[in-house]
Amino acid sequence: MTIKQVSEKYHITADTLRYYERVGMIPPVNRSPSGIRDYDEEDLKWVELAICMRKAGLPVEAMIEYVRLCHLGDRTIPDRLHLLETQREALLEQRRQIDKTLERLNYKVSCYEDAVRTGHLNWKPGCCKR
Amino acid sequence: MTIKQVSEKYHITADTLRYYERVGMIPPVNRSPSGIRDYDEEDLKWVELAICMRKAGLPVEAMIEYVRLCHLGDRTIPDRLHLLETQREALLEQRRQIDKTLERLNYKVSCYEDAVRTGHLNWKPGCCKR
DNA sequence: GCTTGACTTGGAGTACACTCTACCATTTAT
DNA sequence: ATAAATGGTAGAGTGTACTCCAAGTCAAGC
Repeated sequence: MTIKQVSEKYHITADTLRYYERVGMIPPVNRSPSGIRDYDEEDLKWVELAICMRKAGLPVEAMIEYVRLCHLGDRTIPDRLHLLETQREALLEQRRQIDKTLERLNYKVSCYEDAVRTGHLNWKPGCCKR
Repeated sequence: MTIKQVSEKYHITADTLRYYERVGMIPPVNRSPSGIRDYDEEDLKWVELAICMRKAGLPVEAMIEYVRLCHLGDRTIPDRLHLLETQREALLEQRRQIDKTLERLNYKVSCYEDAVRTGHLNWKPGCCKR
């Protein structure tokens, strides 16, 4: 699969795919004899993983480290487990924060919905009013 | 309340507080006659809101626009509602992505937990293996 | 055989959100 | 009264994650 096809499949630019490989966020991709990238199934799995992690906001650095540890073989399994658990904690924390903000946003939206009907904002008493 | 007290209260640097004010992410803060910031209740509410939004990953730009609209008075209420709904959608989408990634991470962690016990990785058949 | 479009690398540039520095004024503690 | 701490502004610098550009190579269609 060419870089163009991969970029279309995952809605990501070819530049970003090359960047991910260059920094080590995915292992080196298969090449044709003339040096042109030819992504195989394995490469695509890595690309998919990288995109998934990045979309959730996990740092590029973490993926680089994970790929590095995978390359070092089975003796790095405990380290990889630790890395994955750390990243999971970070995501859980991030989700807690998002939920807090969503609660706030929901409250504000409901106040503003009232306001567009009545013509003026009317924060319920004792609320934060912002 | 001085900038130092506010920074300690919210675990944020004084630099960041000045930055938020400078770019308009919070309205201008109360000042003493000599020009030193003296945050009142209202200012603190804005700071709190700004921190909440940023922690969830919402863009600074969105807060700036919200503050700008608030300053323009009640006729911007529909615009503010629209802005808040847009940001809420963004957060819901972000949470969906986090949940997807958490599922993946949970699966991987369980495989790695098995691996540290058995000494080798054993991906369940048909899974993504990355 | 030649044009056209896609691919390569290396390196520079950009966007975002801070973060730090220099330098001067003010406030607080001794 | 003075030293130390805190505050102020303007502007430069940083880290992260891309994103773009130049200059050259490669592959497919006419």
